[in-house]
Amino acid sequence: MDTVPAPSSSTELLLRPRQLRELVRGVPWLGGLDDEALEVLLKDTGVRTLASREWLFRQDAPARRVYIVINGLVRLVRSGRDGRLATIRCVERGGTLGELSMVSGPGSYLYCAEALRRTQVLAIPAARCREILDRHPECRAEFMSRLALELTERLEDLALLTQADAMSRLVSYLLRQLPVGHHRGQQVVRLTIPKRWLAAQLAMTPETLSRLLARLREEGIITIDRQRLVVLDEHALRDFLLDDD
Amino acid sequence: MDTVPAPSSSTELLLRPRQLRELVRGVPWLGGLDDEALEVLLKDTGVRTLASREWLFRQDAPARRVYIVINGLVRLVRSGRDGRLATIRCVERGGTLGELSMVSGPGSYLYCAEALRRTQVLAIPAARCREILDRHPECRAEFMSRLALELTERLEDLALLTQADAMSRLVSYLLRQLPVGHHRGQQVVRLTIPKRWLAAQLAMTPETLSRLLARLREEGIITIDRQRLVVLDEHALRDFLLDDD
DNA sequence: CGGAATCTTGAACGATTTCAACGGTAGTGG
DNA sequence: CCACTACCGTTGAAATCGTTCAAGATTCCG
Repeated sequence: MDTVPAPSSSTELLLRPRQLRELVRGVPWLGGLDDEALEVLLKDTGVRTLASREWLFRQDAPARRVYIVINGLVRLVRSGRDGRLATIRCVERGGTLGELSMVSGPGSYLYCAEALRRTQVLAIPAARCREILDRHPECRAEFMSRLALELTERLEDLALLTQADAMSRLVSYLLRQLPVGHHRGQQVVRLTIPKRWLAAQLAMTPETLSRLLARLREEGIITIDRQRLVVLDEHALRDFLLDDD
Repeated sequence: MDTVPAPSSSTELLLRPRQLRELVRGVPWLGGLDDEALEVLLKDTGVRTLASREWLFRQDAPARRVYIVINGLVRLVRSGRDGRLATIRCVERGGTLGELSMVSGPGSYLYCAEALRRTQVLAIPAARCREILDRHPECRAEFMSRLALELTERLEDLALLTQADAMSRLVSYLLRQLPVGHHRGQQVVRLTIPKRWLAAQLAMTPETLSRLLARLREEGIITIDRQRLVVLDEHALRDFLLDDD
């Protein structure tokens, strides 16, 4: 199923064993493996290449693999019981997909994964991951931290989406993207995902997002160039949040 | 700190050892304990009584205890980094509070817990819970399921809140409350939480919620009596959902 | 049972969506 | 390498939806 792809000039470079090892090492809950275990793990992996808008896996499907993004961009989408869709977040190089299925009872994916552009992922059999979590307590601990982080981020999202007005949601999002140790000067936010999907994530239309960003720009609070957004005045930005209890 | 309360006519009944045992047994990830372990656990527990609007614990505080609700009602609130609040859910008798801290790195609460009326909770030292999870694999497995469920529900909430219009959010909520095996006839939904807080959870004002429910009632799709809401026509309800991609 | 809080309903305002059209960008294929 | 095309992002104007403010009815808790 996941075979080693034909060596093309553009992909070959990214698929060298050494780079794959680095990639896996970069995953916190896999980084603690000794060299031997890592080699064993890598033997069972394969690379899968996705076209833009292709689905990697579907929500509720049996989770047979866990993925690490090699390059490209994947968005995670939750479809509600009634068929409504919600963009949860996007994953870039080094991020993992489907690892939450390790904890879900029957081992099914908790969301859909869709490539937003040409994307390559490293596929690891889920059974291998389970073995690792069983046998390596330090990996398990890291994985639990990962779970807590995920849960915390989703709770943050909820706090964000509960905001009544669109500007508050946008500002909350921007403030969340800022580095923790907030320096006085300019702070850069990389808009990793297309604005269209960011708008969906913030529960507004692309038009509204565009207008709100324009307004912040006109007031001299931010500047935007492509995917590079610079916050010039964090304090002024914070003033756009409304109060309630 | 958590001492056995003075026996008053209203509380005494609820605090009999036998009933406490039943309560703990009802928690899935504690129910698997043998009698002996359960008795040991109960020895370390205490009951805490909260007045209405009193805080049981605050988000990010070190989690020293896990709680089981004996009676009353507690709402879980997440406060965003910017100070905004979001009602996550409410917990009734038999539900647990703060158990998610078992998985968060430093062991801090992931949200605030506030009593919505006079409420009593059983307090269990977090260290005891950790021991149980370490020593009893079957409890650990149940706890993992609990985690997955929590995560899934939060994702459902996100899918719900991403909906643009208020009616869709309300309908999604109602559909989610319906029993899974959907019978043709009438289906009852118990509105456990005050409408005011339900409105907050659905990211709308109480006035809007009231109007939307009135509209559904006028159209003969639901009936409401106190906390008892009956869905007369599930299909018609579903038609209120808007479509998007 | 009494008081406080919640729930309901009305009207006006404000915010966001919708529809439509345009400029720009990126990716494709010649 | 450049032109072409399709999609994304932006901007404008009108309509709709939801909020706000205010007052009354009801319910719930102690």
